Amino acid sequence: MARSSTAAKRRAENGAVRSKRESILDAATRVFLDCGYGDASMDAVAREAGVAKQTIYSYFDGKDALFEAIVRDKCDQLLEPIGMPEARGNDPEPALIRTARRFLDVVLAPEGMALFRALVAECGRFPNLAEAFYRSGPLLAAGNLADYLAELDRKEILKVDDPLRAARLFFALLRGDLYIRRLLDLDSEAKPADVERAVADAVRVFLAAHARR
Amino acid sequence: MARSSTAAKRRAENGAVRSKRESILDAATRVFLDCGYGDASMDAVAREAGVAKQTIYSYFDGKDALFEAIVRDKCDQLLEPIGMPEARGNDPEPALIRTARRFLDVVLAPEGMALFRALVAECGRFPNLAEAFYRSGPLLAAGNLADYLAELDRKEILKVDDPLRAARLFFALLRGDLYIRRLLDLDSEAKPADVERAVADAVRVFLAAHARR
DNA sequence: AATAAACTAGACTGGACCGTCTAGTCTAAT
DNA sequence: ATTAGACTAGACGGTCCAGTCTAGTTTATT
Repeated sequence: MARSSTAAKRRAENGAVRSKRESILDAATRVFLDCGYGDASMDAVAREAGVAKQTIYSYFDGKDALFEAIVRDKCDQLLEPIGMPEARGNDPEPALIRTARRFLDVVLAPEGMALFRALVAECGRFPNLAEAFYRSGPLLAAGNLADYLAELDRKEILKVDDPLRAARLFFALLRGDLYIRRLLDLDSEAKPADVERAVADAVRVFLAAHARR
Repeated sequence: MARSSTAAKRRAENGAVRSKRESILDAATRVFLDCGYGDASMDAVAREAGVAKQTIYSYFDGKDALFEAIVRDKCDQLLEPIGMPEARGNDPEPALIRTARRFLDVVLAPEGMALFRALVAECGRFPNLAEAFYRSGPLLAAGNLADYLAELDRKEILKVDDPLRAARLFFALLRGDLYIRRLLDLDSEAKPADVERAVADAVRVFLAAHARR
């Protein structure tokens, strides 16, 4: 089993070849997220990757499959840091602020934005990709926060009747004006000060709405 | 001046010809919003409008200009109903509910969604369109609501330190899970019950955050 | 050294599509 | 009836691109 003459198995045990596959993925990510699916050309990906076009087709079934691969890749990679809020102590504010900041850092960053724009643009052509993104992004993040909010409610620190709905409202608060302007590419980057203000506003409103009293 | 031999002037005073221009715009709206800019073809627009392709080019300079025309049209048409909240009495809740409902009705409707998706997809190619949309949509709506909130603050009904920021947060609250799912086309239509719940949640949280006490 | 597989560079096919052009038809004003 | 301009149907040139194919080169294994 250690030795084998098939290309597929050798490819699997050969680091150099995998790095070729990865350089294709990297180049494709750049090209697709820069130009969008429609305006990205396979020739451009090949050029960018420093690889012959045929090589791309030996690793991926076609343009669709390559797009799917890079989107799923970036989903895992980008959305992973939006994890569980690490709660320390009884004051929920710092944990919420950290959660909000991590969320906006990912979502407003050029790569996160480009990914989301591509998904919105192509959700008709790739409905399964949109679904996968939703599950590993918004749904997961809201679920994690909901668990934390439920705990805060049990400890009678906050009043949260419906943790999942509350968590979704928290993230909704973060998709404010800054978010819309970035989505429409009216600002090329979000200023840290604006991000901090968005975080502070969202946390303030959220805590006011769920204060125990 | 009433009579004239130039085509342009006759076109202006001739209802039949204007209806031809409008049928082109209608068809183009359907095709562009269905397929997106890239996948929409001028032949498809011509077919849909029941018009020769050349006729389109006699009314519009090209594909770009036609797209711009239909986007600006739909912006004016869709965003107009998101006007000033008509306040009656001293209780802000009904006015906020009406404002929220009108906003979501427009934004979640198939046409509003398709327009926004097209803008997000093409904001790189048509930055001026994205800007125009932002001004006549989110910016205007937030400005109108901000005026109303400032008034509520003056009357000491609510506590609103920064009306514009508060208004933006209000609309942000409305762009919740429902909005994301519609944006990614995971739901083909928003159920009225879900819309009502989103409205109620947003208004409840907003009022809790700005209660006078 | 021999051999097989991976890879490269680039030509090529087939198709889509924008914008133009041609030739002919319809409409309405003179 | 004549004439000018609007319109139609469809062909056409030019461009771009996905995916395939060919011929030759590199790489690594035996």
